[in-house]
Amino acid sequence: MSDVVEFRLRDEVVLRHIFDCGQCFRFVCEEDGSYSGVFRRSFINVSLQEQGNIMKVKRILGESIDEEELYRFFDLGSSYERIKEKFKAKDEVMKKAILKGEGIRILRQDFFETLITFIISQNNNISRIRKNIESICAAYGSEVEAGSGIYAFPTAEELAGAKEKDLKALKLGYRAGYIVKSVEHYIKKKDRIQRCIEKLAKEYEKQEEENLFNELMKFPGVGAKVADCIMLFATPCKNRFPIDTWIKKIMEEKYAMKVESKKDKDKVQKFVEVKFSPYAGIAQQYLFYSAIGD
DNA sequence: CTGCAGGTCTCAG
DNA sequence: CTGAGACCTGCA
Repeated sequence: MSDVVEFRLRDEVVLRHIFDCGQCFRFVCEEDGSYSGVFRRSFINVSLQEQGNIMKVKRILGESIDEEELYRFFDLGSSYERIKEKFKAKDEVMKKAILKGEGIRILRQDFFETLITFIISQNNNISRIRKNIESICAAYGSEVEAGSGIYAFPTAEELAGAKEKDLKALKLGYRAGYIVKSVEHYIKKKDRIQRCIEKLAKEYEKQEEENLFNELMKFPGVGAKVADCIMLFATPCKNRFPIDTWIKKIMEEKYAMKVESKKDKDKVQKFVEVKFSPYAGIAQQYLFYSAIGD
C-alpha cells in the first residue's frame, strides 16, 4: 500500500480515451491533462509520464492505494496492441475507428457501482447521469477522508438504507424504483454472481458468459444493453457488445446493417462475435469512441 | 413549448 | 414472442 504507484506501459495509452469513452462517470480531466476521481476509498490522480511510457497514480485523499488493485483496474495484464492488430487485419471500419481511440483501455470497475451506474444511464444524458451518481455518493457513501466532501460510491449495504422516495428526492426519477429493487436483488444474489465472475476470471467460457448475462437480466431496470455494459466494464468478460443509440448508428451507416428489432440486434451480436471474439466488447469501445468523437 | 438523452417495462396482439 | 408507448428530469 502506498501513495504513488507507477506502471511502465506496454501499450499506447491515452487517458482521455479511457476516461471519456463512457465507461465511467466519476473521473474528471484536470488542466494538465491528468484525470482525478474516486477509486474505491481513495481520491486519486492519474497522469502519464515520460512520453506516455509511464502511468503514474497518485493518492490525493483517503486510503493508500494498492498496486495490484490498480493493475487490475486498468487491465494492465492485457495487450491491447495485439488485440488492435488482429482487429485491423479483420476489418476496415475498425481500422479507422482504432486510429481515433488508439489509447483506450477497458477499466475493470466495481460490480455494484457499475450495476447502479448503468441503471441510471438508461434513456438519460451524461450530465444528469453524473449528477445523479454524485448525489447518491454524497447521500449514502462515506467520505474518503473526513471533511473532504469527496465520497466513495456506497456499498450495497449502505445504499440498502435508501427508500424509493428518498432516491426520488435526489432526482433519480423513475429509475429510483429500479435501484431500490436492484439493491435488494443484489444483496440476495451477490454470492452467486461472485462465483460466476470468478469462474470467468479463471477461463473464458461462452456458457458461463451466458449464465451471467441471464443473471444480470433479472435485475429490475437492467435490460440487454445495461447487462452488456455491466459485463464489459465490471467482469473479466470482454466479449459483450452493448448496442446503444451510437452503436446502432454506426452499424447502420458503416456496416449497412438494420438495427431495429431484437432479431436485428441478435444478428449484430453474432456478426461481431464471429469477427472479434472473445474481445467484441473492446471492438465496441473503439467504434463507440470513434462515433462520439465527431 | 416540444424534443430528446448511451433503455426498460408493460401490455396488447 | 414481438412491437408500440410511457417514462423522471433537465437542457437546447
